[in-house]
Amino acid sequence: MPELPEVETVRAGLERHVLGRTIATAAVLNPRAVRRDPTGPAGFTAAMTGRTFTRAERRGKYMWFAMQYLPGGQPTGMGGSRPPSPPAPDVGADGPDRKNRDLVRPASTDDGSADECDEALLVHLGMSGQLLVGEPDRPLSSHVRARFTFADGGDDLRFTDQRTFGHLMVAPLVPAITSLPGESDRAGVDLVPEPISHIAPDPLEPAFDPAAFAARLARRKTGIKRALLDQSLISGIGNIYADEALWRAKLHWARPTETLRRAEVSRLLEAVTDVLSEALKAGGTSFDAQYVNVNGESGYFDVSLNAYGRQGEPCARCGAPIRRDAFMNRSAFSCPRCQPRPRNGHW
DNA sequence: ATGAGGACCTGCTCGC
DNA sequence: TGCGAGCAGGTCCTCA
Repeated sequence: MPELPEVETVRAGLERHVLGRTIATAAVLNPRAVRRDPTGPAGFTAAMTGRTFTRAERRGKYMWFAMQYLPGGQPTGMGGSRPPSPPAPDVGADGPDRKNRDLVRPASTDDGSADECDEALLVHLGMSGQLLVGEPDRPLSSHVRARFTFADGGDDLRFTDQRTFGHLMVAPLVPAITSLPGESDRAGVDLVPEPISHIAPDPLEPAFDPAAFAARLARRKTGIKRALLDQSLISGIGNIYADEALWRAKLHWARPTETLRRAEVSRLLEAVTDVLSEALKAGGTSFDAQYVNVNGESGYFDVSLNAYGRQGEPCARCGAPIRRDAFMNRSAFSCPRCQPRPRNGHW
């Protein structure tokens, strides 16, 4: 299933394939795909039609594509089978060029003022979601939940999702709220979709603040794995990478957060970053130019897993058989020797 | 406010 | 062979 590395691979692929292109038609084939969009399928398709993708961004497992109405952005039937290389405006690494802001659909605020109202297509792939780019007339698989065609007549974009945990929505962009009072606010400057403004930066983005993470972690009263899975504390980590990071850091998954020493938090953070980086490296190598693939089965399995799913197999470090514990109606895999349980309540 | 647990969904695997 | 139970996963919602 798509996790942060796979999502980043998809984001990067779509950045190349859809930026600068204008939506001609949008179709929702399964309403569940847009269940989080307050305007429903009709509102969603209406909001997408005629818009041009201007940026492709990601935080944790969410990605979003900023959209604008550009003048002359809605011609149809141009007949070109392939878009020219996208102009890709506003894709600066930082300090995005906002000169086109005034072209955005004017917001109808109460006092009538023309508020800025950037919006984005927000995407979560869930367990089985994929965003595929390809020939518009290729067969429509039964799992396609939404489809977008472009005004240039080139490749279309399809959201497929077998298990329908993923979703799409159009959402306004707002300043991210990622800091608490007294913490560094350097993470709070980015524009993020409003529904995910509460989500913390992921460890691979510049806005991530290790000190702020450590401080917030210390205030939690829960197990470390549960904390790692809490997207409002640190984003982008799922069950698989949580187990892998804890194995690397030699920490038991149930370790109470308030008992973690400073050095252990650093070790854990380093393990998390390493695991995600390595997985990204492995997952980012395999998609071709025509087909933005997020096939989960070929994604993270390329990464060498030391704990997750290896129940009974010898630990790569010490040889003890990896154990599986029930955790949140799921599993937690760990090495009983490298990641010992507490003795007499002492960690 | 905060933590814990269930619901959501569907394809696959397992056991009877 | 057929069928049901169990499992997997992330996020949102509800309850304590």
